[in-house]
Amino acid sequence: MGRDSSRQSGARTGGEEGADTPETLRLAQDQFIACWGKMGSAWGISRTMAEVHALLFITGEPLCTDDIMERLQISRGNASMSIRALLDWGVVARAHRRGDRKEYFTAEQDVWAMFRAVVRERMKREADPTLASLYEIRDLTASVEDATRRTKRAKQPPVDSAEADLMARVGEHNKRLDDMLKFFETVQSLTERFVSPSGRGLQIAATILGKAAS
Amino acid sequence: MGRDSSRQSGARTGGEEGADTPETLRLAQDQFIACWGKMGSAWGISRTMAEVHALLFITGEPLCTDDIMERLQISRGNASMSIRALLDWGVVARAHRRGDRKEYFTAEQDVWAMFRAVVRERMKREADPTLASLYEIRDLTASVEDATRRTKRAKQPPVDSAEADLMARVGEHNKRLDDMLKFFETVQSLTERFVSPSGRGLQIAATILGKAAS
DNA sequence: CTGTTGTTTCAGAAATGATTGAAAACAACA
DNA sequence: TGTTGTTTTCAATCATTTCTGAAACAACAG
Repeated sequence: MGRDSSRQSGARTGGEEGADTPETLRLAQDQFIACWGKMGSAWGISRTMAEVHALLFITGEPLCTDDIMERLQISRGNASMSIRALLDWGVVARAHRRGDRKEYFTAEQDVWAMFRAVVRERMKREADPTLASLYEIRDLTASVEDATRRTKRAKQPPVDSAEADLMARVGEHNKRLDDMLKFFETVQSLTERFVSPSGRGLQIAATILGKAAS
Repeated sequence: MGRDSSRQSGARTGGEEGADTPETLRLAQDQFIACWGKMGSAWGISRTMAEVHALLFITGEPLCTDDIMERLQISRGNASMSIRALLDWGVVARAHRRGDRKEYFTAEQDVWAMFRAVVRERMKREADPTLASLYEIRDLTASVEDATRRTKRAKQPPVDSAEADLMARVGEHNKRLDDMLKFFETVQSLTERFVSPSGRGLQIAATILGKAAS
């Protein structure tokens, strides 16, 4: 709805449907770009950055900054920033044309490689710092617990019930942190193995798991 | 730095370190909450919602709306919204105390269960709609390609080279979409199996993969 | 029924994040 | 070294999201 599909009458390209092909292709690309942009922003990636990536991916050919600006209707600054970020993420590469000073850009075409790059980058940026913080936080109360243990060994009866309660809380707190830490460690070591820059381990893992689950 | 750790002189609780324990515990909780909030917002979850969850998780005991407002210094409306969202996500549950009309809330304490709930919910909200859109987009150009094939079979020579080029583009476009689609399908079926509401499949999978990788 | 306690909603305020555009920096070349 | 075309940067602006606070609502006790 909202689009009159019987209006077109461009060059018929050998098919027998109503819309002409170049326009349909363009429409499909636009929808893909929109879809990708929406998904990106849901996952904390700027919509434009996702759209630029979508454009490069779906057209599959090298585009220059101006092409991107024009097609996405964004400013030069925005385009430049987004491209730079995509390069940093490793999902887009520079390309050059002979006799042209402009830089062109292409998106990684292997979907699994793309996925690996994204996960790798996000792990590096978010999971690793989080893990580091968790360790620090754990250190804050680790010593308290140690002290308690030492005290307990020395003289059996807890000094008073309020204090015993507090120690119990600290113990539980530490247990929760440890669980969390263990979880992150597991996830991290898994991704390090299977989302590693070189291999295509994840894809293999997916296949194995797909079979194992039946 | 930034915190004078030799200032405290509260009830010594059996340890021999400088800070008193209740304060240290509180500090550790606050840092955990901040850390969790930061990570949440990086992944497209509102910071407050993540913080509320962190608070419930790290204290481990049922808290009411006022407790949360007070501890996190947020408004009643915000607290209410965040709690509601966490309930929807299934990572927080209602609890009641006898003879108390207030509602209390507790966080899922099993980190893996928590993780499953989050992934499940996000899949439902983002991956599923994306997949649906991708199918629609694929349908746009699928018919074009079909038509081309039929034409080709009927009369061998392409009408002109521009048209042949266009058809090649459509073919590549469809290939890219199919790859994408295939990828999403794989991911979806994997998560359906291993992040399913009931089982703790992911954890098992993690163990298997951890071993398989060595 | 009415007062009390607790929860939800929602219009606007505040905060945060994205985008622009123009100037500065840069790179290639003559 | 100057010229030209291209990319990057960044303060100002704009858009979006999040948060607040007060009012509406719901559940219950007396």
